[in-house]
Amino acid sequence: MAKKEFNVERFFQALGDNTRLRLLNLVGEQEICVCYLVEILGQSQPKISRHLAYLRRAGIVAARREGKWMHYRIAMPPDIGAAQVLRQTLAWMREDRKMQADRARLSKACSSPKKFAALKGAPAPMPVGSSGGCEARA
Amino acid sequence: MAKKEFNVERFFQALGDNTRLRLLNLVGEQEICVCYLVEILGQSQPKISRHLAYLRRAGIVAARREGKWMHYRIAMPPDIGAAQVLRQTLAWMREDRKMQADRARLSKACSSPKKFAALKGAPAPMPVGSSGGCEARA
DNA sequence: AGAACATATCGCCTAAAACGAATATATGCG
DNA sequence: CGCATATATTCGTTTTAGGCGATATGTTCT
Repeated sequence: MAKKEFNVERFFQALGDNTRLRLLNLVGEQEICVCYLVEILGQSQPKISRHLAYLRRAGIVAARREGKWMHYRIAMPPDIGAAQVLRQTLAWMREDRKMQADRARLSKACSSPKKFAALKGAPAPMPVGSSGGCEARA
Repeated sequence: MAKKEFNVERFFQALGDNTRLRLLNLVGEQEICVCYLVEILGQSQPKISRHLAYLRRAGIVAARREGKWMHYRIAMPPDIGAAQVLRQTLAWMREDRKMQADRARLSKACSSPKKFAALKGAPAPMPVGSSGGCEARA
């Protein structure tokens, strides 16, 4: 039952996959519902879920259930060095073309949900700890 | 023949192995001969060599031949984000207990080579670009 | 309870990683 | 040249990752 202590190898391995980096990039500063991630990345739900589980096991994201929806957010590792590396990595992703494109698509999905049938009743992403929603600065 | 462009996945995967992190930690600011790495980590030469090759392919270290010895050093990736993450990671390793112990053993090997038969004629590590050798501040 | 939905997990399969042992390559020496 | 040294690569094997489709779990609605 004991909570595993932080594992450096697992941490870096978690970052060593493009789908997972894209997920982290999309989660960003917000708490976001799985269905958005599936929709924006256009990949199968089980695949997204498996990668989220991987990130969870690595201690990089945390999940919260709300009704039938699961919300994911970045979880800064307790290890201060890891946290620094993670922050740096997120900043790096913010500069990347393709990552920017992903975030732009997320913004669009938030502002015009009509185009995304799959997101009918889904709760919009919202900045962690706040009450507003769906960052528009992609 | 074209040199591969920088690969983010490969970069993080390269960091996702404890032996490779220990190697990076030992290489640190210096240019260091493989035989030291083998001796300090106490692992088989082929294993060390394979991991160094992995780091080379990931663009994280570079090698230089000098006679029969190969000297490895950190190679900052051309990608600025990767370079930042790498620097941060090295700083992180510097704070780690076990990594400090590795460096301490390297220092000892440098100052009293008599205890390390395997390093008889081997060239000592030296700070990149300089002429002195074998950092003593472990 | 049963249907509908969101998400997670399981099998099965292929590919890649990692290890030890053996072998290959490169350099230097007598 | 022939041997020793330093390092790299290959082989065979076991472990692990990652994809896919199917299925299981948890939640809400009726």
